[in-house]
Amino acid sequence: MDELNQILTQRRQKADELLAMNVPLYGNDFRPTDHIADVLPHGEEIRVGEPNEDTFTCQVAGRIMALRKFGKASFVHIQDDSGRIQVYLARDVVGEAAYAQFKKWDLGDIAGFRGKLFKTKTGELTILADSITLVTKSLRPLPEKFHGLTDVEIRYRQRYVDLIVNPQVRETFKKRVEIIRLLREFLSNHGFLEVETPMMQPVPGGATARPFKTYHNSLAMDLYLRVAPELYLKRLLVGGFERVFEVNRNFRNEGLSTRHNPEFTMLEFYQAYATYRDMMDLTEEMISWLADEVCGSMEITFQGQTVDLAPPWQRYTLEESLVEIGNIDPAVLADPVKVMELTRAKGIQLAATAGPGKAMTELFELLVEEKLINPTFITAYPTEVSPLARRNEKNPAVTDRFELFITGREIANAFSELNDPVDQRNRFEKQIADRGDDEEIHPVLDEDFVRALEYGMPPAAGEGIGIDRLVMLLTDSPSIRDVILFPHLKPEKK
RNA sequence: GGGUCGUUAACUCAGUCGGUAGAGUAUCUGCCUUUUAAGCAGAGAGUCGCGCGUUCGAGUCGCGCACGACCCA
Repeated sequence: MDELNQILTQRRQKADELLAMNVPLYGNDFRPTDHIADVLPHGEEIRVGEPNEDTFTCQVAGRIMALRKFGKASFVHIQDDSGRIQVYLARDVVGEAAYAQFKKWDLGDIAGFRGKLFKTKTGELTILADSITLVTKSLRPLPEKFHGLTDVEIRYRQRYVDLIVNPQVRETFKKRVEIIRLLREFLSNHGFLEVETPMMQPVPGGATARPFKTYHNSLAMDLYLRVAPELYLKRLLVGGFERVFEVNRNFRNEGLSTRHNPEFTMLEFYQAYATYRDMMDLTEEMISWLADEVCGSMEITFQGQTVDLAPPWQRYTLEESLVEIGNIDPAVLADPVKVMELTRAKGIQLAATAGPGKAMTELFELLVEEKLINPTFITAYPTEVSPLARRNEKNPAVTDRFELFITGREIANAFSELNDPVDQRNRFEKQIADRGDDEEIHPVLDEDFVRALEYGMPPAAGEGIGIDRLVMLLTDSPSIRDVILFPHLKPEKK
């Protein structure tokens, strides 16, 4: 327990004094009949002055966010889930006993009020309280009223305090909920079925990432938290579901940054008899519609930059983007040896197993990615870096795949799915051979997935969208921690 | 993993050359029935992130550690 400092001690004393006055500290009898946001419209017709018999009476509950006590009257601002309103308490109206009780209330207490609306002489809509009820006593002080809470460590560790005092944080998370709801609505309206697949997987797959490992006691087996749902969703295509999606958590045992949290939310959707080109069209339609619904416009601002999400979006192959935006000589790109040389000349270190395809994606990350502010599809990724994607029929060195970039960040990754079980097995085996020295990634071939493909998976396209990054974009949030309610931090020291 | 910066009252922050720890808000007491960053008068409140060192003396200088932020890999 905390050492009780002066403020905490005083609050507990006041709580004891209220108990001595027979005031319950944590009663559950008060029933608000109105939300503050629903009360506010009733004020439009009210003129400055005292209420009369016909004036609207309301009953609200909320947390006391501002408190201005006079001798025999007080002003209070309360906040509920919907908004904030001022309440006026006069001793002559609520009575001596209630006012004496009120004097023991603090900033941060939750209280209920009943009364008629009126407007003060400064014109602020106010509830003239005729009945007051302490609902929940608060034993800890709220942060300072003017500067608020800015210490990011406390904001993330004690998000509940952040949510109480920073209204824009509440708005961000309401938007997040709305974004996910709208994505579900969009996909559902397009015939996609929402499914749930294992988060604990015996063989982690679907992405190149270090998994978290856990252990099942009864089964006496290792399990891994999924890094992607991909291989299970494709099993469902084999099973005959033609359009499926899942929006849920993935886990990657890697570093933390303003763009990476160990657990993050991913939307993946798969459509049979479609190609990555269909996915581009669908993505354009979905995200531009989403922005319009959530932000009221397809033109949004992110960290001072204007981003235009109105379709159609720019489309480049990876090589085109390196030439057009990265200013690389096309003759260099045509020669694998020169590509490798250029990459090393740029100071990029390549693994021994890396080929020109890997080199080109490294060059892209260095020279192009951050320049893609407006939405841009990059297509034709090398087969070398796309173990699950279908090869292009005309050029088997590249795949029918795209990544979507907005504000210099990867937002989506999609491809026409590989459904040739023999090719799939070969690519898995190559991938495992290349990574054999990295025990942490624990490469194991998912035999059951290959077996599923052997039954025959219809040609399909699939896509993953990082929901946290999408929410960052649409809420103008610079850090992923601003869009995750409880981001991971190192443990608080004792 | 590396670099830079930060950590002082519940919150937001000052703290000079190394010499008794400061302000505003919040809290407490008194006055105050239309305030809104209410006001006036007074008061209390600190393991200066943790540890070691240098020094007569460390919030301040040095080293190490913890946590956080930003940048880099």
